[in-house]
Amino acid sequence: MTTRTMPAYSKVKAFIQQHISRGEWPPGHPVPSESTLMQRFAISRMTVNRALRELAAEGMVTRVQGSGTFVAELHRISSNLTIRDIKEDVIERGHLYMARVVLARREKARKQIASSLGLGSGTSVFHTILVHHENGVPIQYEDRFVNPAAAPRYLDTDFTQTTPTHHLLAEAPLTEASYAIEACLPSIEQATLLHIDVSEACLSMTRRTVSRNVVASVVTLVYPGSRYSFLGAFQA
Amino acid sequence: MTTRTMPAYSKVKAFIQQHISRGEWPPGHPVPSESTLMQRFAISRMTVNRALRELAAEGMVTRVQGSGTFVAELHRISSNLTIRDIKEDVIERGHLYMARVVLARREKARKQIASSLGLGSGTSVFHTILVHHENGVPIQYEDRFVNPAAAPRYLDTDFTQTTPTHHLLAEAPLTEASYAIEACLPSIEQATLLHIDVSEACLSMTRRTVSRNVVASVVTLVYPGSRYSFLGAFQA
DNA sequence: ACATCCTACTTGTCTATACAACTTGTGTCA
DNA sequence: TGACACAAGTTGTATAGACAAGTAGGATGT
Repeated sequence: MTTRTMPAYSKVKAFIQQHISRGEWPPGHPVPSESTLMQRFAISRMTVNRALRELAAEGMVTRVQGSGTFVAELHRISSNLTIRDIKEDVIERGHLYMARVVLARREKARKQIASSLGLGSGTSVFHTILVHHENGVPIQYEDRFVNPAAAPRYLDTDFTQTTPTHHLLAEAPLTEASYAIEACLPSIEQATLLHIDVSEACLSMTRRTVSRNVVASVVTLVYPGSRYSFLGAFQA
Repeated sequence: MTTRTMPAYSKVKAFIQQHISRGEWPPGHPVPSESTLMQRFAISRMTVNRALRELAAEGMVTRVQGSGTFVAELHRISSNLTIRDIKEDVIERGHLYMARVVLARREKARKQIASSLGLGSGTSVFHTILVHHENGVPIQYEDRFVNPAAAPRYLDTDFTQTTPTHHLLAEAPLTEASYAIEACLPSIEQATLLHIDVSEACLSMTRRTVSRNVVASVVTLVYPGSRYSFLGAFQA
């Protein structure tokens, strides 16, 4: 172990995490109190407090004022489901990126879209449809509606160069987002653009992003099931 | 704002987050130093330090010793993709949970499964197949292989009462996990058990969990596309 | 021009103490 | 028996001070 230069709060964290990961302290089991750890490690309470506070923030333990600290029931997983730019993704893999712009215009929002964006029905919004390619193979169909109030210069972007995600991240700082991942069969248009059969299962992610208390964008991403999967990993 | 009883460190965090989320401080912009904030809020350095340290842990800012604190380049989103127990999920929604055990036995691992579990080919492993129901409707097909070394009493469980997830979380503390989410069409067996058509798109999640440096379990979950979606939200 | 040193400023860690707020069990009183 | 008060233990927050460690820029000397 690298205990040589490890700070004290870090040693306490490691000590507790070891007991948990070895199964010696099962979920619900009490963790020694701050004063106990204080004496055991011969350090001040503030230092112990920091260790336990960080473990609580990481979801390893639960703290109850007046009662004590306990091993968390379910180890939370903070899978960094980052909102990534697909262009960067592709380039990181060392592959060739290309985007095809199917549609990019201003249009009157249908009722459902308008309400998703928190706007009145019939308001003018930006609508883009792109297909993203990796090494010439279509991998993502992107159907996006953007609130002009959040990103007024959206349509000035050359979408073959700058992805909508990139423009929006720079223009409208992200404060909140929600998503839904579903399985579906593609529409005929989608199947054609993605070069797949209409009977091939697809992953679909619908995402709503909020910036400065305003819904900035609602997007539906469709991935061919045979060419894409969401991967992730977490470590406790 | 609920500034009335809000602790000091929390006020500092809110102050900084506001500037960021309103776009006044773009990514890379310097955040006031600890001593500046100390004076501005008339609080001690340790309190300011806590605020900035927490913001750094949350991915909002980047801190460089000797240099300063800066608004983070990419606002990380940590969607808490928790490993949840489906039974608790269903009960939380106030619905009736039921599990059907299709298979629960010890068997020799096929080559691919064995290597996923980090075992030699032909080793004896536990294999269970369940179908989870919500209000009598099948919502999840679970095909799981368990490493006997990680959870020796796995097969003693009554799976109509205790879910595999629950048993494993208690028995083999989770230290690491990875997953892949894909879209697929169900096999005939899966379609039959889930009461869906073989042409209905399904979500499939394959997950490998590691406990105490040993692969504990490899599971494939199949959800009918029409009845399930992964939902999530993140807040910066 | 270049390398070096030094200084001011920044963050990282830690201490000893204090008070507030909450929980839990115990004992007292009606 | 039940309601209530109290005390001990726990976590939550905050302070003032200290030293360590890293960075950046300016001054200095060659």
